[in-house]
Amino acid sequence: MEGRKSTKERILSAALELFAREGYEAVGVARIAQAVGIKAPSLYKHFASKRAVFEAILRRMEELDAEAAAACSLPLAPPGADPATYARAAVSDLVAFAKRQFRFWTRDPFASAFRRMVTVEQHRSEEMAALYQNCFGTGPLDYTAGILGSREEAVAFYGGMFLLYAVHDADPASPAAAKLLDKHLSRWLPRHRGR
Amino acid sequence: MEGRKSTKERILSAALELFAREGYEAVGVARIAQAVGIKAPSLYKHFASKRAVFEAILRRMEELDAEAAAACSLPLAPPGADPATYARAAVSDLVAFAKRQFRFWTRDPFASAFRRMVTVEQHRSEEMAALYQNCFGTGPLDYTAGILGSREEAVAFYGGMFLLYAVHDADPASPAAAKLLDKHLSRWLPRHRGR
DNA sequence: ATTATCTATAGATCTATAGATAATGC
DNA sequence: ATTATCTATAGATCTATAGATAATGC
Repeated sequence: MEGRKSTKERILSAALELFAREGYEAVGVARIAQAVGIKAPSLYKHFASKRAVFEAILRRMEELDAEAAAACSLPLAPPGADPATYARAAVSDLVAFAKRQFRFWTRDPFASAFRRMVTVEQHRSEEMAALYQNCFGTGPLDYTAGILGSREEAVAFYGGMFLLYAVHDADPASPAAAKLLDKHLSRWLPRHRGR
Repeated sequence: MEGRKSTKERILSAALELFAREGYEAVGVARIAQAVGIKAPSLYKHFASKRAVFEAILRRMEELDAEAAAACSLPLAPPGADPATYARAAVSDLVAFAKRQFRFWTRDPFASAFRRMVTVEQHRSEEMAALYQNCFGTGPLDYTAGILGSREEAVAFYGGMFLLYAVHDADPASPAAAKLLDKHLSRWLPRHRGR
């Protein structure tokens, strides 16, 4: 009774992957249990209800995101820094940050499945709509607009990235989306000439 | 026994709106019937099964899209046209086409709900994944790349538009997304200077 | 006569619990 | 002694059908 991951962990992962594909309501606890290799009633020794599994996924993602943010996040301008110099540096940093974010939300198995789950659950409740926007919609758009100093610039910058999440999901094994993202982001690097 | 729309039409609209919010599997026929103002068994006089309602929605969207395409579509370069002149004209046409498409997929009630439904159903089957990509992912991206003559340019152009669908859905009554789209697309108009 | 609706319900499936059994930790 | 699993099953819900009743069209 111990693979590399505990049964509780395996329930979380299996449920998340199924919720991402089919949506929370469409997945029965029997399907989750089967994916883990147990019977449905055994699942209730680890979680009080199907809903509790969903909520544990949300809490787990919050933790994972906090870790990723601590390692990855882009600091704001230090008080007193030269604005012009900092703005140029900040855009280079933004490009690097965007690449890390894309990698995280496409390659980390939990984050990738979570992104797809929130995408398919976004219209089910106000809470999911807000989470979707904060993580993948107006959240990153506004953040990018703040650094680029222009909402229109941010639409082009983050819009391309947002589209490439969808392109990636059409064929997750292909590196095409990640390569296209690199080319897209290069347009905002200082060395880039013309359009 | 006739409002403005037939009961069959009202079942299609009600089902589509519910499927868009909650996903096909999560919606029971009793919910659809209730939205229409009939009891669940009466629905089976109009459709053979719940699945048949879904399939009628797909066929209806195909018809609506064919109509919209006939009225809206962007013709390809006429054989023998001057390439440079045509390319400039084509980009202006593309901007106007993009605005009409955005309007269609956000303001037409059937098209808007269909877009949200396909978004939440995209990972349920190969068929839905292909439909989603053709309508909103690689389909428009490749089409745009063909006209702009550059895949990277297309990522920025269509990416912004694709993101603004999501921004629109966060607050469908607000004109903010449509206004931001106009500004975004203006960057590709010939009169536009610099970046 | 046909069509649309209803109530009643069959049969499947889904969440969750009860209680038995096997495995693990002191 | 506690924990994780199982089988069996209660109770709710879901799709779909049967058969009765009311409304519509000839």
